[in-house]
Amino acid sequence: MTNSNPESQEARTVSNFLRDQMAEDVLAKKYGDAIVQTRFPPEPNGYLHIGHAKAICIDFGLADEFGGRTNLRFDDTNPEKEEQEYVDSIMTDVRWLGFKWDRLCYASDYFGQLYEWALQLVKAGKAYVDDLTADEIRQYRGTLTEPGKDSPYRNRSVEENLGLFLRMKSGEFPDGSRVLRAKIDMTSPNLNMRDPVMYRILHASHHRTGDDWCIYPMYDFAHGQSDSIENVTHSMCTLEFADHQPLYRWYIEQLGIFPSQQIEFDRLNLTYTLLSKRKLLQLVQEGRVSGWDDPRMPTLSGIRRRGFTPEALRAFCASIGASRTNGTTDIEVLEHFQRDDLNRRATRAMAVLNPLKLVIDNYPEGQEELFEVVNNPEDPAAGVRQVPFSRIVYIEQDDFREVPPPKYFRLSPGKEVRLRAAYFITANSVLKDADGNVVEVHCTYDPASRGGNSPDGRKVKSTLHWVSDAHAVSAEIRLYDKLFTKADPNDYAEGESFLSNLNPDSLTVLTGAKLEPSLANAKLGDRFQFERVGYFCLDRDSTEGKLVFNRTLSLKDSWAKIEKKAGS
RNA sequence: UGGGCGAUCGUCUAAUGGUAGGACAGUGCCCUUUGGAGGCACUUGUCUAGGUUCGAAUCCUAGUCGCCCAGCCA
Repeated sequence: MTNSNPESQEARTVSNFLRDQMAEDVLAKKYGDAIVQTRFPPEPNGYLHIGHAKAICIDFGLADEFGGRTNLRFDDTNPEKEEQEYVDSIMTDVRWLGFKWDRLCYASDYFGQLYEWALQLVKAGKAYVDDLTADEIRQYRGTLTEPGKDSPYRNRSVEENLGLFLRMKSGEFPDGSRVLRAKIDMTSPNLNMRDPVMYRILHASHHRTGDDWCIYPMYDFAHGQSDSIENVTHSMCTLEFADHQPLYRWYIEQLGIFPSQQIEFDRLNLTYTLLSKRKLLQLVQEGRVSGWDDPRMPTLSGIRRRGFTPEALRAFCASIGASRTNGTTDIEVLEHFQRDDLNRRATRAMAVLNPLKLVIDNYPEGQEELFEVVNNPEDPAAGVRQVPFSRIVYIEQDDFREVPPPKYFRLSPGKEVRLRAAYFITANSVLKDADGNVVEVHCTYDPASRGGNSPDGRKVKSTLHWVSDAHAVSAEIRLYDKLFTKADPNDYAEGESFLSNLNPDSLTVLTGAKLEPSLANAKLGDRFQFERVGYFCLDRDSTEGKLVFNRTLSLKDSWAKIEKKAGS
């Protein structure tokens, strides 16, 4: 159930086959008067990423639309990979995205019931204990094109199977020595039906059940039944599980339990983004990024630290919908929804990332003025603030060119521009260092243009942001770019790996930025638009004496586009 | 060479036998005290070949291409 967010635009929800199916089932009373019940079933073996956000929006969002409920269920049947740290982060991320689960469940809550059901199948002659090694099981399974062969242990008596399974459970056998398998069909064209393993022996401590068990159910023997136990009506999962659906149904039918329905949809893929838990883990473990919440990571914690908002993520997910087509969504779409959200909500401020000193020669020395600036032109309710001005201000190095290229509207010798909300100024001369770099620009201002107005109707082609030298606060600015240089990070040459597609310039740290004084009061979670530059948020690395801002996204920059075109 | 699933603008996604539409990206113009935002316009698509039908993206047949499956992972 979402906290539908009023200030987020009604994220045009696209029709999709999942919603259609649900509507049809509700109308046909497929489950009688029972409510729509869904679940979000992550395995706690890693951090959630943007791909999970799509699944979360589908699981929670759709149930909510039909007045149903959603459980958060940890699919924790493999104690060797799962940890409490991941459970905690997943709960944090789901809540942050704006969803509230009905019940908090764990597959491990059902270990007792699952064991009873395994016993039931053994007694019915539908399951048997196999002594084959893992290697032998693989050989007996056959291949994609050849049928498998029956295990020599397949026809053990019910009594023998019962005895053996009991002893498996009581810990008499070492890991890997035996498994419990369903007796289905070794010649099935669907490999999942070739006597799938139901239980394996694992003398491992489980993050919740400790050492209570030394046998653990496989995904296939746990997921459908867990859905059934929770009366899940629509069990949405990704496409790669489609081949498992016959088995999902087989267990439910053999056991005669609530018939949950599995429905598959396409996984999210994004350009320039890796969404594989294994590879993300590798990036973290090898120190290629600073951690799971590195702002360049596609994890929800990384995205959050970067400054992305749950509202934007939800709008993005609503817009991409769901289908059964494998595709790759342009990262631009995500960025569009984030800019759209931030444009409407972010407080504006002026910050100069790469300062260039601008001296206003005819402005009285020692004089100060306060100019009133709107906090957000998109939102009058955001009010205004006072920004101090004085004789020496900083402007962006990019905003001055001694020799302006064509179509360059910013400051250059002899040109007049507006300092936002302050005055019109005209550049006169420059000071250079020994290397010939411009280090100081001298200009004159027009007192009649106070407030940035043009009393005589005179136009300037450009408005620059600025920060008063005497009042500036310093900050570290972290500029993030794509983590990978290729749209498909997995497109690498022979003998290389996805690591060779890592973008060496994905992080640029600026230490000399000058900010308007109001930014000294920024709090964690505040979001700003640094005018003409981009969207920024305070990073948690900030300390009392040191501000650190993350760039969430740059603003769309049509000058950069002109420059690029001219250059190519 | 088995089985499952899929194929609609560059990308993602609608149209459920009846005008192929939207979003992102792109291009041009307008507007602008953010070269931001906004507005207007434009461009581009039903995998192929047959068939059914008054009418097909949709139904049928045959191809082609793509993804997934041979963990005691999920």
